[in-house]
Amino acid sequence: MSKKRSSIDLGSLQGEEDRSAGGRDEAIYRNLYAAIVENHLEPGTKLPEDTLAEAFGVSRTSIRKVLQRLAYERLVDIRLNRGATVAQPTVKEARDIFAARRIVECGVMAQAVAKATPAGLDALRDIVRREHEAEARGDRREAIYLSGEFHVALSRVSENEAVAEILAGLVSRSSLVISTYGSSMAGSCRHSEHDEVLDLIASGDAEGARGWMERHLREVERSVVLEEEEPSAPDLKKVLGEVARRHRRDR
Amino acid sequence: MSKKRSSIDLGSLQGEEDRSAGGRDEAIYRNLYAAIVENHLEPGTKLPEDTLAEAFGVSRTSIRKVLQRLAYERLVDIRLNRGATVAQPTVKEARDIFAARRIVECGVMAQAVAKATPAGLDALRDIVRREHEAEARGDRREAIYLSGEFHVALSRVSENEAVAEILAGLVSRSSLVISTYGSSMAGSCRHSEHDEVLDLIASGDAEGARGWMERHLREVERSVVLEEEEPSAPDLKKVLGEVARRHRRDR
DNA sequence: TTATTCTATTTTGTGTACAATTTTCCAATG
DNA sequence: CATTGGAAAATTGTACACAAAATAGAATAA
Repeated sequence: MSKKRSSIDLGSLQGEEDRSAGGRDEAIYRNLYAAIVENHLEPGTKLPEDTLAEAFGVSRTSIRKVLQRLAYERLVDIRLNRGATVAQPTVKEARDIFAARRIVECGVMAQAVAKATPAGLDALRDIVRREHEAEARGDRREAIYLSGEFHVALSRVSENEAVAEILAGLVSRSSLVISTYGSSMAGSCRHSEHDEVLDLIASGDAEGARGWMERHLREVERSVVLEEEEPSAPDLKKVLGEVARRHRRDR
Repeated sequence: MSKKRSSIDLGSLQGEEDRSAGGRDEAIYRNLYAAIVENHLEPGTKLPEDTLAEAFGVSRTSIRKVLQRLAYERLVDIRLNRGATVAQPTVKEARDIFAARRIVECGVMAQAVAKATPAGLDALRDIVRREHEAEARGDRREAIYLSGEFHVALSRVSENEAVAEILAGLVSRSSLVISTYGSSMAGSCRHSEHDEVLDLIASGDAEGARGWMERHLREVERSVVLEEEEPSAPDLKKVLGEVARRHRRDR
């Protein structure tokens, strides 16, 4: 369980021609973002600037910018003079994130029901369909990704950009939580009845949709965060060191 | 009304010795953040890197980092190769921000009531007291600032860091909205009955507190965003078309 | 062997230089 | 006189260099 978290390697991150307008960083950001959120980079993994700069073929300047942004989004952790690592949400953070999602996603339901259109709901059903396909073929990663996409897309039908951005941030952090605490089979394993809420919305049942979302999010949280942190490995040495020092002094 | 928005000047931003631990940027960030949120820098003001670098006595490197962060928080707007300006929220953005605040602040009330302690409520009452003092002495800026502080502090009693951060972001953007659209007397002019919600919380009336917050935020929004955008420049052609038509008819 | 200190290496923080792009200004032109 | 064109200036984007800090490793002492 206590795998050695060495630096990254992936040479496969290279791709992505510089897109027409603007930011060459943007492509790098997207790559790193995806790598973190899709759990290609384990939480705790060091992200040295030099390594990334070389991997993406740019200077450290651009990498720093990307890392700063990811740090603002709480997907990486930057400590002074110690560089960046893939963030490891604590249990408290995980609970806060899910509580925040309940507030935002339930709160947005009224507007979502009010603004929902048949075309918009069809787009959502399409996401659910792809989600089922991914599950059927056992592609867990894609299923988790699409599950997140569904929640964000659902929030977007309320046509409130501010809320959609907030939720996108919370969902990406949720992915990190799942990476950190989710057991291999849990996470999305039986909670993908996303169809149900679409039916509730289509029938105009705002209160029902809100209730569904509340239960759904509690269920997801329960299936993921159950295990409390084990402050075992990192502190063991320190504890033993303390004991030894005291022993030496006291003997 | 259409003031020329030239660059900034303030030499007074210099201060703030580098604090003990970490980031020399942090002080610069705080200064700029305060300058924007407290409306010392009008929305739309250009923020050239060289000027800021000189003003704060650092190189552009540090300034860029700070500007990136403020851009992420939507307080400044960075366009490719065009530099940064103080953000100018659109009317749509303003409405979205207030709608988001209603969702978050109302949604957080249940937990706030559940976790409220006498000591915590006293701290909030202290903010309200200072708020009243500022109003009494006519210090509008301080009153607006403290009003925002109150909302953020209130959200903090729920002990959910994720929510508190989200709300802090929304509140700072609200300040920008007030700077952009608020008439000189509106904004905080008679809505500072923040005591009321504290009484509701103290009495354990979660639903009452939620309802109060809903009404309060609608009232604040109504008093600020009333005036629709004047699409002056971009629609110049359309305006000229109107003028030409009238001219042709009137000659 | 185990723990500690000192040194070498690695990694980050920050300033500077140069290239690329935008903006400004002025002259030429219709 | 307004408009277009283009050169000059200003401003941003990116790479690189050097200083400061942390980490790793080896030698030493217990």
